[in-house]
Amino acid sequence: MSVKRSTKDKIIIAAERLFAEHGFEQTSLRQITAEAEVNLASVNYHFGSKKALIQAVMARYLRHFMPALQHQLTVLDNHSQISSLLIFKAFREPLHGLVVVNPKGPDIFLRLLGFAYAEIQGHLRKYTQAEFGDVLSHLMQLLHKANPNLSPETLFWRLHFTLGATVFAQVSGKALKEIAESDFGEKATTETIIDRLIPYIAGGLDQPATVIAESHS
Amino acid sequence: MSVKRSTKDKIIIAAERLFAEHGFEQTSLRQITAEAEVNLASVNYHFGSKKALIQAVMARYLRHFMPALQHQLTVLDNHSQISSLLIFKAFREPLHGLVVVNPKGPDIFLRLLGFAYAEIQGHLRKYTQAEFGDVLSHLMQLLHKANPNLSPETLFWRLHFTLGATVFAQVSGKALKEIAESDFGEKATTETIIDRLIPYIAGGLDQPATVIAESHS
DNA sequence: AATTAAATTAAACGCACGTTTGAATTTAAC
DNA sequence: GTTAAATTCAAACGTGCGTTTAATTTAATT
Repeated sequence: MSVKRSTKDKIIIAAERLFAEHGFEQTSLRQITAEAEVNLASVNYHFGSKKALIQAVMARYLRHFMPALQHQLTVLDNHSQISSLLIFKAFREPLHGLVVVNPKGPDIFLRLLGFAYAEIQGHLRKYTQAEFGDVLSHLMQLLHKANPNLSPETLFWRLHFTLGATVFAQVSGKALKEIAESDFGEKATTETIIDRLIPYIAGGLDQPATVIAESHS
Repeated sequence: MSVKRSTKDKIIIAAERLFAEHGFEQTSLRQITAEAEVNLASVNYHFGSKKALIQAVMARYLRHFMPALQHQLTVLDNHSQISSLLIFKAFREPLHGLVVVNPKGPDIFLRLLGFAYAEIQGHLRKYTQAEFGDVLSHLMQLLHKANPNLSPETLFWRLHFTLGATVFAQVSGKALKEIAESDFGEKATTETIIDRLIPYIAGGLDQPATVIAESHS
């Protein structure tokens, strides 16, 4: 029943699995083409370079995720009562929607994002910023509406702390899941981690502004 | 006035600067020995391997930091009223104390830690866990005392979210500092970022436990 | 001063990587 | 059925890496 896949598709599928498991730099084209059962040179033939392959893998998810998130944020525009919790919860639907790309799409996408940020691959960061910067500023604006008492600087930093907690949880996710299961018998999945994460980041973001820079000792 | 440094010291000093700037894997022994103005082979002669050099660089900071942190946590044991905020504030003194190793010690140490976790270098993680695991469980125990209402699982996850936010803030720190300065005219330093971070992570940690795993749409 | 140990050096080794080449093969167009 | 384009393939290229070797220089010991 399964249709014969094109070489290009076989490469994309193998690449996203290996990238999500080991990261971009740690995954070689030789591993990818071996898993995909295609010739080594076909990556450069079909994509031009490894860089371009990475972007193609990311783009397949971003194409679905970003418009869906944009839509959710627009829905929130009409809410009179807004909170950080609501804003972060708005991420769940677009994330879960990635199952149409791949049953494990939400997992894979978050891990890919994590590696994309962890490895300082400048070209990728520039790509996402250029392509989807308007969604991010929309998010920033909503967070400001939810916390009008916080200064833009405070919001800026807290948003990046949030990003860090999220990204890190996903990259370390596999190891942490194993620890959690052996220590607590808790079978954690990507989505239950997200459910744990959302109150945490919302709580951090909603903290009252504090006086900073006290002196030491 | 400056004393003639040994080859071993020259390597350590060059290595920690380059590791902190670009990460462990991204820094080659050739870069290190070029900056240190020593022969390439001297790394393997004095340290045995690159792995061992990385551990030596980390150990120089951990030797100072961990006992100082242990001391701060012991002080907190005698507090009747405890909070996550207090616990996280206890990190500031030991961190600042790293100036005795290097004037930029606090900066460098946090960035090194960040890369150590970002790059999944298993041997380093195992090393720190084996060497300083007791400090970590002490920390966990205090956090439980500060939040007796939270389950160990919740505490576990939130502590790792905290780690993620901290680590990420440091690794991305350089880029974020530049953005913050150009956007807000804010001259951020490692210590002001820490001051911003502490209320955030304490706020996330102190959130009330919530029901998880609602269904989607 | 002679001997031994420690440290430094230039050079090379073996390996894995992304990429390129050019011929062989398959697919599609006419 | 022939031709032309697209694709696949095995092989090699050039580069940078961590590490090792063996000779030489420096320092310490007797």
